[in-house]
Amino acid sequence: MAEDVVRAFGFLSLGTRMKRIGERLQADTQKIIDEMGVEIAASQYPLLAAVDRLGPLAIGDLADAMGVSQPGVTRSIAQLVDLGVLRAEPAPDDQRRKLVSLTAQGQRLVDEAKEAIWPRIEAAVADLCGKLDGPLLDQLAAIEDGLAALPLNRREPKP
Amino acid sequence: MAEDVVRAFGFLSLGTRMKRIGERLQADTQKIIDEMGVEIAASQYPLLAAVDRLGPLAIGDLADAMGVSQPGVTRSIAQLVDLGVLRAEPAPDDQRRKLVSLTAQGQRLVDEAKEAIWPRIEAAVADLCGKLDGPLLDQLAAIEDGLAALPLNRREPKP
DNA sequence: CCTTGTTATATAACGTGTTATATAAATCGG
DNA sequence: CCGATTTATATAACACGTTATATAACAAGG
Repeated sequence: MAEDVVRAFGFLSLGTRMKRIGERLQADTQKIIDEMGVEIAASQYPLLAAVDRLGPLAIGDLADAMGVSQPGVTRSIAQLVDLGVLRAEPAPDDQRRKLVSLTAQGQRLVDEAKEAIWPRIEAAVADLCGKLDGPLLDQLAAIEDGLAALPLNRREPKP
Repeated sequence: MAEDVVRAFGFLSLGTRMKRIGERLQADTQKIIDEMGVEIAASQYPLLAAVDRLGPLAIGDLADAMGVSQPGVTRSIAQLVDLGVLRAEPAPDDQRRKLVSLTAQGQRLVDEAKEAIWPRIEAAVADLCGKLDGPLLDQLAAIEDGLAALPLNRREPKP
């Protein structure tokens, strides 16, 4: 088995490593969602959660709130509108802005997620890294080792 | 200014957040490299470093060492071969495997990076998060705040 | 009021990751 | 030693992020 060079290089490849860990967490989270029989991609939940939490708001504001670029949000919104969970209508006072809000179906989806899915995900992630402490690189190594030993979707909320 | 929902959701959106931080670190690292007048993309350095450290090795082994998929490595290798920094030749004993090694130009590039670029990057990242301790989410918040306050490429190795 | 500039969203082109599948070489069993 | 399976790489199609730029609506000055 080959040495993990990204880990070995420490701070030098921290960006690559954090991105990689983030992708693994997202992939495992997707598995949890799939197992629960929901049709929405894991990556879309933060957007739905943002709209739910911050109320109807424009695309640009949503981009700020999520820390991603405006074109990224525009594309995600378009997909979620196609799925029927979001609605985007021009603001009455400014036709340039498009106010994004949840449809009834979208609200139902978020309510279900709040009830059943998000607690499960949060518990699994907390199980993985809630007790961690110490230097960053050590914690990252613990997360990688933890995921390799037992993926997120196999970590039960109530063991 | 809108609330940062990805941060606010804590463990629930940890994957998204780590991916986002990784992307920012990579983008800042790219700026450092650009400022030093080098033509290679930041994302390619881990691959070059892996070949330099582990010696000539096959694409599949490289994928293992870097923790990414084989097709991803195959594509990166193709680009670096086009740039003239890597060479990929069939293994003498097994024509399926392609052994990847540094060209003279590639070796020169790596030697330069080791000398001038990597220490600079490592120092900047260490300046950002070398002293961190405590729970993971707190450290992530400190990294985000630190990057917002002073990007990696403005953090000098010798202050 | 009309030009000019600014702001909000949309679109295009690209980078880099993924999974699924095709192709070619090696290996194994009859 | 030939056909079937396995292994290594290549290719295709997609996801999701970026930057740069186009379009449309608003705002402000002459």
